[in-house]
Amino acid sequence: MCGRNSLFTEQDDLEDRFGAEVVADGSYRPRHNIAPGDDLHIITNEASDEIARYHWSLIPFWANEPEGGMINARSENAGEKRVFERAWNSRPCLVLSSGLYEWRSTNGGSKQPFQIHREDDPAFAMAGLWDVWEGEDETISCVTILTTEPNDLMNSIHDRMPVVLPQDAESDWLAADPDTRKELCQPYPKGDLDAYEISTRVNNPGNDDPQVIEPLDHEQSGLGEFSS
DNA sequence: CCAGACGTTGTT
DNA sequence: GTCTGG
DNA sequence: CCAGACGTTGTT
DNA sequence: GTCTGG
Repeated sequence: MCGRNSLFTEQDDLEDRFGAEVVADGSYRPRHNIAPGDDLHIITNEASDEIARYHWSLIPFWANEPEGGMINARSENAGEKRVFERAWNSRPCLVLSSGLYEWRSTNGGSKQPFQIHREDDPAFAMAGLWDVWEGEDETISCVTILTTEPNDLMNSIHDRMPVVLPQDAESDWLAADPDTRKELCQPYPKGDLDAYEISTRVNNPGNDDPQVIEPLDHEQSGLGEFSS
């Protein structure tokens, strides 16, 4: 699945990469630790030239209270679920990322976090769904990230992964009909994703700084002390 | 008909 | 154990 | 996703 | 809003 994200690409590079501009109230700043409940930067099908901020946790438009919400949706059946029906049918979006985080469970119960990104790409896009919840005196623009089976790289880490779109499928994802979009929800089909181990510093969402993405150094961690 | 749910993930 | 907050 | 809280009463 | 369960 995908429960933590980052977006630290320089704004100019990000805008060039997606051919879109951060909207006036997008208040873009590099982020290294974006948790559910924070804002994600996305491009919607209704404004494919804009990068906007949406609350990460989809609240169905018909909900009475803006509580709970969905941080992920299974792409295999999202179109058949009531909570996602409207968003699936008409509200696809691109969720921008410089790198996502996944945790690998180990036998001892501890978890090893990984940073996953696309080689030679300043940012990539995950498939998402957006909607707008309107209350009496509150409006929440919100988003969820679609998940699927892991590809070969991710399989060693986790049993789910977000739908990562090949770059040439990004515009199709926004423009296609629901049946065609479902076909795009595949385990990432190319070999250019890379994963590396990072410190458990990422576990605490308060640690939102470049240190989070530094590769884990086994020598410094002491594991290499005995081999020399 | 009305009432009540509507979801994912991981873990036990 | 389970929910809320980040 | 993980981290951290999880409660009441009365008093300041 | 829309489906399922009673």
